[in-house]
Amino acid sequence: MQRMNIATDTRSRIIAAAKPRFHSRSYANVGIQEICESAGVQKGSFYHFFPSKRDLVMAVIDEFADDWAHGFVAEAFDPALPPMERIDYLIDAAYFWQKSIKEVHGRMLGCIFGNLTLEVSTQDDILRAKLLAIFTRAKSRFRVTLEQAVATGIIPPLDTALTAEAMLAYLEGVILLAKAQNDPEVLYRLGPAIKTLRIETGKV
Amino acid sequence: MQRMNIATDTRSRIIAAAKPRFHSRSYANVGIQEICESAGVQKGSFYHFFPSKRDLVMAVIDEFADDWAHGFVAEAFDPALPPMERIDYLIDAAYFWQKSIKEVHGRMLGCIFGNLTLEVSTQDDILRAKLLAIFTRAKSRFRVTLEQAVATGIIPPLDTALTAEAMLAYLEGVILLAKAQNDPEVLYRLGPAIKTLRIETGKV
DNA sequence: TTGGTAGATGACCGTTCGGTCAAAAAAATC
DNA sequence: GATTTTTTTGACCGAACGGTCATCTACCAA
Repeated sequence: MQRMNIATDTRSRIIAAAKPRFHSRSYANVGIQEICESAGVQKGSFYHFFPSKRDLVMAVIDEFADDWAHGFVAEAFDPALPPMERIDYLIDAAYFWQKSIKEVHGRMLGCIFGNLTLEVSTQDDILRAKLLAIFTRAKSRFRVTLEQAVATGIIPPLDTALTAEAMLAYLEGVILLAKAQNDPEVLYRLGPAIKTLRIETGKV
Repeated sequence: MQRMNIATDTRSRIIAAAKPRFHSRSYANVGIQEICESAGVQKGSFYHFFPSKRDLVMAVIDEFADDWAHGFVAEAFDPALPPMERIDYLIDAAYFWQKSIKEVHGRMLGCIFGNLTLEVSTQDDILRAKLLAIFTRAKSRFRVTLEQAVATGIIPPLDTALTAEAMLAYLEGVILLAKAQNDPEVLYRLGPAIKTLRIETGKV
């Protein structure tokens, strides 16, 4: 809203320090002290910007979501692409992203939204709601794509909402298995099968 | 091996106390102290049976794997059932299990193997290997089923190994999304679509 | 009867956890 | 220039963390 020049720079540095840590480890395993040291910030200063650790991770979730929305996802769900190619593109993007992370980091880190969901969603309903909102948005990206594919006759009619949800689930599951093997190639092998998923409409 | 009567009872009590806690929360969030109190065991006694927390969670993983192998999974992958019905059965079993957990516990806890995988597999390669072995066994259950389905002509030929892996991924992904929504009905809605997954053979 | 050993006890270790707070410094407002 | 607000500092809190250890108890076999 107001100043924004160097004032909130501290806040940004905290988030920047937290992002890779939450992504590569876990919520519980990353401490505020470590984040503060890495960001060159005092603990009292941290709590001036974030009421709690949960608020920090929520900000981190938002930033990751923005990164995706303006990066891979924006490219993948480009309306100029034929609908089904967008899904190919998304799988490709996920694969190359995880692969590059592994090359740099030595490990496949997977999807931070999936990671956090399985770690905290039984313990913190507010975080669960936050993560659910991310998934809901992702689902609607798939749904819109499927609707266009059906409308243009590229694929036979199906329940776009349910199939979209199934595709999102499959993507998360593939990333999970890839992480278990610490091998992004799993994404390459299994990813394309996402387009074979189908849930028919009108099962009364 | 030797006595086994009441001697190792302490060990069993520790595992019994740990199981629901690791399942319903997370690895990092469950402390040894809490487990000891719940099991009525002294800390020094704990470390007499388990060299470390990691060894405890490995024992817990083994017990969960045994529970599954002798429970739902044994029923689902009954050779007497037609191959594709086994998969239906498994999905059903997963649904009813999660549903009953939610009714008792108030929350969907999901799959402990998936939970632990996303939490610890970047931090502990030994645990990751342990979990990977569980997934590998599950995958081969699917593969054998698919092989029989193909052999008996119930379904058209496909790459059984890859499709099996895809199905396992899908199952884990569906459970993840269900946990994000704290709603086992997601399993009911999305589960059956697992049979639509197909990866063709011989993509050279 | 004497060791040996498996098991249980409970105090103790250093470290880290998330979070608080009063005071000082810096910046913005009047 | 005075005042108010934002930001920073660093010490501090109690609790919990995973893990250790010397000691004691029970039971076994020789």
